[in-house]
Amino acid sequence: MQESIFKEYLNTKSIFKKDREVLRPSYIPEKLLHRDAQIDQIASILSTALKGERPSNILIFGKTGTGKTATAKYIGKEITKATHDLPTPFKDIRYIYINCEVVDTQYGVLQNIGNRFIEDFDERIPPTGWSTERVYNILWEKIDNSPKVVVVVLDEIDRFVYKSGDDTLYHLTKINDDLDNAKISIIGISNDLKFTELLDPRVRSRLSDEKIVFPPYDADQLKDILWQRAGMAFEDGIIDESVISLCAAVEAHEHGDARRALDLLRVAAETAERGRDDNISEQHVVKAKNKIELDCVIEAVKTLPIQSKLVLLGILLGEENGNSRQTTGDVYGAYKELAKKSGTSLLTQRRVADLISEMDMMGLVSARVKSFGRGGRTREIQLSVPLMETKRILEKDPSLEPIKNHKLKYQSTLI
DNA sequence: TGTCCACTGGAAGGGAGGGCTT
DNA sequence: AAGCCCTCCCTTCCAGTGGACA
Repeated sequence: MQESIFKEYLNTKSIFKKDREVLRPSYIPEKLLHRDAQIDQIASILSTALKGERPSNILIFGKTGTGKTATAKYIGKEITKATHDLPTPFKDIRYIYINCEVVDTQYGVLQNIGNRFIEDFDERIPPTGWSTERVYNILWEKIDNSPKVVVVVLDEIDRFVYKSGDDTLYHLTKINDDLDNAKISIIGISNDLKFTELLDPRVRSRLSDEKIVFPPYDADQLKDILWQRAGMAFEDGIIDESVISLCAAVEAHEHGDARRALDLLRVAAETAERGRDDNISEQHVVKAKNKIELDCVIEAVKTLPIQSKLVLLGILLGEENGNSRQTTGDVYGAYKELAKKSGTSLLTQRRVADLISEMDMMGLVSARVKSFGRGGRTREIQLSVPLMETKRILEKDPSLEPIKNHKLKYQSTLI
């Protein structure tokens, strides 16, 4: 009988204890390190809910990986635990977490909240089709049918506001005026302090009753966090302090981002495991760092829509032609050539300029607005990802088959 | 100092697509 | 089937702009 192709991997000793999930950023540990002050602050604000009163709305600010989401989820767990011991009239506290990166439309947010109060599957609000007003009315009716306090956490609320405006927030912050039994309070989480400028002044003042800032972790704090998780994830002696320190130092230096530090540690461990090494070394961390960076690029490029891929390929071929600083006009010229040859519909320059901005935001290209005096004002665009690897990924897309190995005829006006 | 270039970036609106209601 | 509603992707239009140049 043929041996399983997985056999040799099944027999190797794992450097992980049974559960490697503890190294995922989504894992919420029993104790969150270095966030006591913030947790206390939020808990003291939310404690009013346990008395059946409406807590103040809260806005939480902090860069990515500073523990905002983890803290919000942790608080959710704790508050649910606390309600078990409460007398009946105060028992009904609903803590609803919504990630606005996933649910980013007015309709979506209202539908999501509403469906938490509808048990019968057939009565649920459909993902599309109803007017927003109708969704709002159902939501309002279902929430208000018994006394309760509802805490709605809107994670990445800035994305939601940028994309869909502040109408929903206006309604949600105002809904308490219409409710007889229930009370709603909102916790907004954002990594962007500026988004409140977009809000209607009434919404802004209602929403930011309380503001809490999450500072980035420093190297020592990251080290503590990594040690905590490493202790849960690995057998003794697999990892030593210098490796943890390196992971912490690398990320503290760049962003103070715990999520990335944990990813780095996990990938380093997986690299060691795949290499059948008995422990995790500093070299594994270096390898992991490179792998994570490349994986991010590959994933981002692969999932780009076809038109963006053409624009990116245009920039890439322009650079291959020796034009390392291209203008929007250059890129559009190259794009037109590629779109025609590949048989794709042709977008306007205005739209292509937006696609370039999107790729700038994603970090695939860097685009700075620069004035060339009489030469006009435009963006200067450069590729920020490795040229050859990116080209290879783009060429794998079957719809770009007709322009594989294409040599650009378009010449920049500046050369 | 005013002109002028090549856009930028905001706004409005159209149309396709998905889905519900009557 | 016709009529709605919402979202997404895109076009069209246009005022605004930084800075080299005459």
